[in-house]
Formats: sequence, structure tokens, C-alpha cells
Amino acid sequence: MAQRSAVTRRAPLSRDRVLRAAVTRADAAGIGSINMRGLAQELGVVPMALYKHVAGKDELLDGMVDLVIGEFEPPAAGPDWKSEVRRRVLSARRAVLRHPWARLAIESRTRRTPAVLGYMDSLAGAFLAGGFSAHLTHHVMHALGNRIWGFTPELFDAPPDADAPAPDPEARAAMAREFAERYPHILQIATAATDGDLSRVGDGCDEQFEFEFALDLLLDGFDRLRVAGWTPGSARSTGSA
Amino acid sequence: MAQRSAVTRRAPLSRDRVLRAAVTRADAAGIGSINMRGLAQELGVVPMALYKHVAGKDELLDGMVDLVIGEFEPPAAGPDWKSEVRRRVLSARRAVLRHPWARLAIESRTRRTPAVLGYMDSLAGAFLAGGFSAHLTHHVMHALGNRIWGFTPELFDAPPDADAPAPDPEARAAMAREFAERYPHILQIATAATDGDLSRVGDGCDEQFEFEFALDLLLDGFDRLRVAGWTPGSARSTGSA
DNA sequence: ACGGTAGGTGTACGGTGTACACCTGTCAAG
DNA sequence: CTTGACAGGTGTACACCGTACACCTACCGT
Repeated sequence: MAQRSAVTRRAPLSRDRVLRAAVTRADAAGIGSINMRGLAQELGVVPMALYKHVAGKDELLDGMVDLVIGEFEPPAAGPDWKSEVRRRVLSARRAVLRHPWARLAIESRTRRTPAVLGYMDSLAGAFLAGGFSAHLTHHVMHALGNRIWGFTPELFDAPPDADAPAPDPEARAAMAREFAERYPHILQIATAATDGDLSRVGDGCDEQFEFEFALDLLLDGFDRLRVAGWTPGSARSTGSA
Repeated sequence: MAQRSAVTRRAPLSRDRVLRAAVTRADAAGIGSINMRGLAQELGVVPMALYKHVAGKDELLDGMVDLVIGEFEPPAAGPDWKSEVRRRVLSARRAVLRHPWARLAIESRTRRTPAVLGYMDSLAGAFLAGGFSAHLTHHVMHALGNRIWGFTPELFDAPPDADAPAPDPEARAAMAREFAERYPHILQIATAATDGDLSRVGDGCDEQFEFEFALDLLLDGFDRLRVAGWTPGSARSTGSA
């Protein structure tokens, strides 16, 4: 009775509980909210206790990314290599979109955990099973780059920029005029992308479309190389002029 | 005499001197060595003095990236859009390779400085002048992604890993065996990439080749879309199955 | 002669990751 | 039942970071 206190004991920590708490916290408050003190407090524990379960913050981040990778759809025997790769990459994308912090975390991580290697291995396997040579598989994976994780490196999107207290329509118009003069080509494609309604320019692009556009462009290019029997010695990398 | 001390006065700081010192320091010791205290000491000044010339660390990083962008070859009227885009992107790549920290800095920066916008604008201009519609220009720039900066997001390369005090050939062989069993496809492409000499697997890929491979693959794909008269309504993004 | 100001100083605060010594409850072996 | 190892939680402390704020000081145009 004295020992087994009636008060419910805190469930003992575990690496898994720590990682899941971190993922939940990051989902809610962003990757910037992940720090040992805050995470420990959330778990009702002193900061240093976490170090019994994760080696340090780096390993914590790695573990969080691994949890996200665990949400990817598993490999399967698709009808053809292209739809299988497409399915898996878009599945990765859905998982990363569920955990918006994962993009930054993946980009900043450098360690190749077993989960990371396993995913890359299964993707490579899809190419190889689809008739790609090992050499070509190597290069096309490089060509995909971070797209295998389901995101394109941001190009145009800027954060909403929580400054500029008063949008002052006069100054705003002047800025727009200066922008149009200095960056006419960006203006031109932004106008096209928003169907002429430039007030929507802050809404960002249709990321999903952009992602699939580039993904399919690459996949189609890969297929052309494969059917053309690409070998390491082919003239120029893609065999064209 | 008392005022104009014979001792040579330190040349007054300036935003430019601060940024150049930071770039030099980062070139020599990596982006991790950039901190206000160390940089100030190098300039023979107290940390807070820097804040008279840069708003804070973020703006410092932005300014450093701008200096690198300043090293890019300027736009020119090339014989065709493809060689012009190719020239500029490969020029960006050379600059980024001269400043290895720039890759990380560019990836982590979110602000679009005039230098960044100017570069993106001139690239967009090359596509538009080459006959791309504004819509298509928008999408192909997304497809290029960070490749416009001259680098592919790292996929395979891991840092040399300064741990593992003794490479212990026995354990090393065991690890290799386990790796081969768990990640057979990665092994297969690594074997191809090193022409069978797996001891070279740590040397990394031929980054230059990988970069141009993917760049040309994308550029060729872009050209196919352009000559096919791609419009926003085309079936699927790339017009193929 | 004087006042404003650009530029450099000094101190201090709140935040971070984590090394290290310590305690404590559990459980298996003696 | 005793004991001792050990996994897991604690408390303190340190070094480092960015930077807010008040200050001082030398210059320069009036």
C-alpha cells in the first residue's frame, strides 16, 4: 500500500512515448516548439529524463521523421513501375502534409536511419523491377531528389509575413507598381497562375498540381530513357541534343 | 595628436564589411561558425556593434546569400532558351560550390530579397522569351525547384561520420553483410555507380553528373511541352498517359 | 560653440542543449 | 530475507546563443 501508492503512477516513459509526444506537439505547434524542456514538461518529467530514451535532440528529430515514414503506404506489386512509384511518392506526400513540420525536419536531417534507407531501397526496387538498369536507377533517384519525400523545395511561397501592421492601400499600390517594374516576368507568371486576379497572389500556388506536374514530367522522362535503352555512355545525360 | 591617435584606427564597420567577413568566415569554417559573438570578435568589435549594420542574424544570412547571388553570371541573350537557362543555372551551381554553406543557407532562408527575386525573374524571362506561356513558365520553374540554385537536395550523401573510432574490419564486414541483406536495391545501384568497387561507395556520387542529368532531363521535358503547345487544360500535367 | 546623430560599448536576460553526480524503486541471485 | 546491480527519474550547473536596452563618444553641419 505504501509502495503501490493509490495515486496512479505516471506510465513509465519509453522511446516510443517520447517520440509520439514530440510528433503530437510538432503537429500542433510546429517544429520550433520542439525543445527538451517543453517536451519533458508535457510528459510530466524533468528534461534530463528524456536522455534515458533518446541520445539527444538530433536523434529525437530522426525518430520523429521515422514515425512519419512509418505512415507511408507499404510497397506493393503495381501493374507497372511508374504507377507504383507514383503511388508511393504521393503516399509519402500525404503523410508529410499531415505533419507539416516534416518537410523541414527531413531537409535538415542528414542521418540515414533504417527507416529512411528502407524507403529509398523499396523505391529503387520499384525502378529495378520495372526494367531500369542499376545505373539508370541511381541517376533517376537523384533526379527525383527530395521529391521522393512528397514535396518540392519551396520556390515562390513566402510565409504570410506577420509584419506590416497596416496594409496602407496607397503604399501597397506603390509597392506593387515597383514590383511590376522590377520583376516583370515574375509578375507575368503570377498573373497567369492566378488567372489575372493578382489579389490572390498571396494564396500560394496549387502545390498539389505543381508537385504532380514535376513528378510526372520526370517519370515520363525516365520512361523515355528506359525504353531507349539508356546506358552510362549515352551522349549527354539524357541522350538529346 | 591626442584625438587623432597615431595608432591606426580600425576602419569603420559597414554592412558590406560585415557581410563579407561573414562570407569569408563561413567559407573557411562552415555556416555553423556564424554567430554574432565570433563574427564581432573577428572584426575587432563588440557583438552589439553588428546590430548597427544588420537587423539581426536572419538578415545577416540573407545578406550573405545575396552576396553569393551576386556572383552568378548575369543574364544574356543566348541562342535559345535552353542553353541560356542551362548556362545560368550551371553558373549558379559554380557559385554555390565555391561557398558550400550556401546550399544550407538558401534552403533555410525564407525571405525573398531583391537579389533572389531578380534572379528568379531573369530565369522566368528566359523561358518567356523562349516561347513558353506564362502558365507553363510558372510550372516548369516549380518543376526545377531548388535546382535553379545549382544543387540537388542530397539524397545519398551522408557526412563522413566522424565517429567509429576503429573501423574494425570484422565488424565492418558484418555490417556490410547486414546492409546488403536489408537494402539489396540500394546495394545494387551503389555497385553500379562505383563500377563494382564498393570500397569507393563512401566517396559519394559524381554530383556534377547527377545534377546535369536531372537538369537536362527536365529541360528536355520542358521543351517537349512547349513544342506540343501545352496549355493549362492539357490532359494530366505532362500530357502523357 | 553646440546639438544631433551615427556608430561602438557594457551589461543583462531569457532561452537552448546537455554533462555529471545523484537518488530510488525493482527484481533476480545468493 | 538480504543484497546489489541497474534502469529510470532528478537536480544542479555550464556554456553558448541572439539580442534588448541604456549608455557613451566622436564627429559634423549649423
